[in-house]
Amino acid sequence: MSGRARRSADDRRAQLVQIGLELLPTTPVQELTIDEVARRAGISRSLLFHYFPTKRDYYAAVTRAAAELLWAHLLPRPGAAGEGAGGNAVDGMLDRYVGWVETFRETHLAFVRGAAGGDPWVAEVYAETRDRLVEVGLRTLGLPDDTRRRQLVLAFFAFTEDLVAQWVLEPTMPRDELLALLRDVLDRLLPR
Amino acid sequence: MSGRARRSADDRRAQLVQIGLELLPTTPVQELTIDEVARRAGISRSLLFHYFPTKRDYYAAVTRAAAELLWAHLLPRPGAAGEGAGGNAVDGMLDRYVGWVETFRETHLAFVRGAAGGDPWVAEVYAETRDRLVEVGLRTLGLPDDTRRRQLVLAFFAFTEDLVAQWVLEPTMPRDELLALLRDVLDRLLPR
DNA sequence: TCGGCTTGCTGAGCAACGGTCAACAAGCTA
DNA sequence: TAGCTTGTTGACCGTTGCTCAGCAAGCCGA
Repeated sequence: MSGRARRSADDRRAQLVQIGLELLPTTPVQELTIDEVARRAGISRSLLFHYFPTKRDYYAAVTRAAAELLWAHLLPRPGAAGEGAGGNAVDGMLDRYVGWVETFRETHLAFVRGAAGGDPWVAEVYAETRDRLVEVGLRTLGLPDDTRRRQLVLAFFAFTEDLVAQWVLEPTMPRDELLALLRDVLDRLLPR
Repeated sequence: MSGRARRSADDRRAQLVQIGLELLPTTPVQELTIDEVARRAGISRSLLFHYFPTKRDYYAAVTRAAAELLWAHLLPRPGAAGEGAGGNAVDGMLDRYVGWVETFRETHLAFVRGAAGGDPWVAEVYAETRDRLVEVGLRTLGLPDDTRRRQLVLAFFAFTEDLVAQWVLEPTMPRDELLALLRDVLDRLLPR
């Protein structure tokens, strides 16, 4: 083959993570094999292990990338009007979350599922993302950040994830009603 | 060694499932290896594959056994007084669920986690249990069993699982308040 | 007691996968 | 051109899920 193209380390890393992101929706995290990734990248397994010393490191990197995409999508656009206030900002995030799941359903389900499943490293990445979200959520709501509220918000995330995942598969109510319901439950959990 | 004790097929099956249940809390489902189970049972791997043709079958059997334990614990005791009415019956189940998580925290977390994680067979067992619970829940509440309500109850389960799991690790409110809060959210989701 | 049948049970062995290691080679610099 | 750095590879190893041919323990009819 006369020697494959030689890439910079950053290039290669990005390529491998990208392949992981593409594979994520169709392949359960645990069934994602190093061989397959290397094959798609056109490199040897050894090289993959050079960049990610262990399979978990690789999964964690892919998960982190997915989390980063979600995170970037949830944050309010800098130019978005009328979203300064606490309540509106939260409505905007809920709206964008539903939109995210609508658009990238497969990927998002794989992300959540992979996070919930065994691997502690991957779970940790997911936990970080959730923690950051809780922080932002409580801040925009103008509420103090104590342990009790954190628990409630995290449980609310679990509720939201589950409900929205079901809803996109079989919408049993108008989109507006779903958003109102989510907001209603959140307000009930965190009265002002 | 002079030939190990020869057990009946049912005995052996029960023993192997029992070992799986004991290993479940300390070992993530995916890290549970056939070798380890066989070693603990004092048999060869081959025999385990004789009873459970694939590793997934074995995991599914163990998960089913765990689900059966949970299920049996959640159902109202036949002799329990004052739990005939819909509302009280639900309160009783919530109460017993919290008690279950309090007592078998590790096992239950492993059960939920293993169910959420990749393996479709295991997930199916878990889904069955949830479905049965939804059915019972809606019936005892005296509400019709439509798709929308099923979604809401399932999402409520996700909420409850997450909140209770956090709460047993760090009780941020009295037990009574937790139960009242759960009941409150449920009532809001399913108004009568 | 003997032969034969069922069936619980084992050991050798295979393929796939995660991971290691020594060494090659592409490109830059002196 | 020599030499260094570093992206890259192939050969190799241990573990693990899984198969298969066959052993042996108990039961039955003669």
